Amino acid sequence: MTTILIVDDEPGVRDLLHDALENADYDTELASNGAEALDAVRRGNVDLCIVDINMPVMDGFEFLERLRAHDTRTPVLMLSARDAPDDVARGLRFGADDYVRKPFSLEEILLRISAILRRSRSDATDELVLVCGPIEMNVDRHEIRVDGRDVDLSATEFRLLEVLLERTDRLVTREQLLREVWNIDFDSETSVLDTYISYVRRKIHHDDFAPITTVRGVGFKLMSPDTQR
Amino acid sequence: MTTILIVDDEPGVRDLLHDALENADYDTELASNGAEALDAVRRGNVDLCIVDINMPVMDGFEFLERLRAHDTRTPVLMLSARDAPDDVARGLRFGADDYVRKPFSLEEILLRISAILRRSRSDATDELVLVCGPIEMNVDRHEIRVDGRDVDLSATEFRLLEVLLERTDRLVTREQLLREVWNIDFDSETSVLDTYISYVRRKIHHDDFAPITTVRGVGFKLMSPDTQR
DNA sequence: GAGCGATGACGACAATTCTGATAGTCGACG
DNA sequence: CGTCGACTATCAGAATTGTCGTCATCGCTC
Repeated sequence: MTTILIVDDEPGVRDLLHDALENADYDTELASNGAEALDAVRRGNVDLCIVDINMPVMDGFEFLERLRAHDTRTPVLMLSARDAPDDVARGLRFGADDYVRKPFSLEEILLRISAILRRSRSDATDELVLVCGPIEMNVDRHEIRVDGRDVDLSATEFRLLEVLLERTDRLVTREQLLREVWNIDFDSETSVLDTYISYVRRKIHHDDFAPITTVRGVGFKLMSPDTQR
Repeated sequence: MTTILIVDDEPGVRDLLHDALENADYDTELASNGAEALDAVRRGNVDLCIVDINMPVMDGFEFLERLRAHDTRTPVLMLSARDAPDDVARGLRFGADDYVRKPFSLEEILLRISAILRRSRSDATDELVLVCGPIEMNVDRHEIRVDGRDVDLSATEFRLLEVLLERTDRLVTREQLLREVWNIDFDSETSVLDTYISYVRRKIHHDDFAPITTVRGVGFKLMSPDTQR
């Protein structure tokens, strides 16, 4: 059985998470502040912590720092309020495993939890990363790097590239792409796909690396460098 | 058992619809042009026709016109290419029961089909219409009128008003609205709800009709004219 | 009833998504 | 090899969605 520790000072959020996680068949423990949370982890038997950054007295970062002083193993998922890239960076530097920005849905948080647990179970840090030449897509973290540089894709752009990456070097038809990215099942004259192909190319192509090739009349294909010639 | 006649000249679309409908437990008949389709309906046993407007020889309108000359009962769902408000008007005038604009998803077309069948089964033309004073929302057709005038709401605006209408004169909490419209399950400081309340008010309120009232600290309430005072 | 803190309304703006138009490119065919 | 038509790339712009900041308003306390 997997036990998840919920650390948040707001009772509403705590209860919601509690119910949701119990419903999803996790055991839960609750803590309303950092001190309680540290105690709970020390008592052992916690497989993952969900920690709100914004808490009075001991905030999420302080908790994380103190926890990591003794325990570098237990995974931690941070709940960050709003848009705070600094917070994110700071959290990851201190050893958080992932962060979720508010507002978020049940579905999203459950996905993140199972991704973290999957990683931590299979020992090391094997995240789901799709690679094609200089492109690395970390699906769990929703991050992309090309030649080691972070690239910013919108949700739709990301999804499109993800589908192409999953079928590297194989043809993906227009129909498949429309279905998997836009949930459009029927033929139509929409040009939204072409537009997004263009957006993605602009963001990841450069000089001698242009892996998204057109297969006229059929679809597109993401070519790995080996195949390119 | 319900039998649906699919009329489209493109084999691809035809097959997709065929598979989808069989999967959803409908019987299907296929026709690749208007003449075949008229034959099939005359043979009896067709409960609903799905007809593409764009067909060579006899197009969707011509088919509809000829069908309606003898048969005013069998419901017809038109597939319209792209944005053609004229087509829509023309189709409905000729006695189409609904139209779906390309591109569309399986889910959407199945929803439309069951809506039409529900209506046609329960005899008359009882569509799902939510009313509150001068507001009429036709959920099936995704149309709204206020004081008899069509009002244009975006998808999110529509959904928000729909949720309020479903609970007319009852309080709907911020949490319920965030969950049902945005699929956000957790507390947060987002102000997206307030922004959209503002958008909807701007579109449907006027002089002496301002039914969306604020319940401070809790949520909103759509008040019917009787209750307003 | 004045002051205050919390809450809501809404304008301004940024990002994203999608449409429609236009220009370019490919490949088939003569 | 040139032409034509179909298909694709890309741009500009509209619509939609969501964020942030500011100001107004509510209801409470003194």
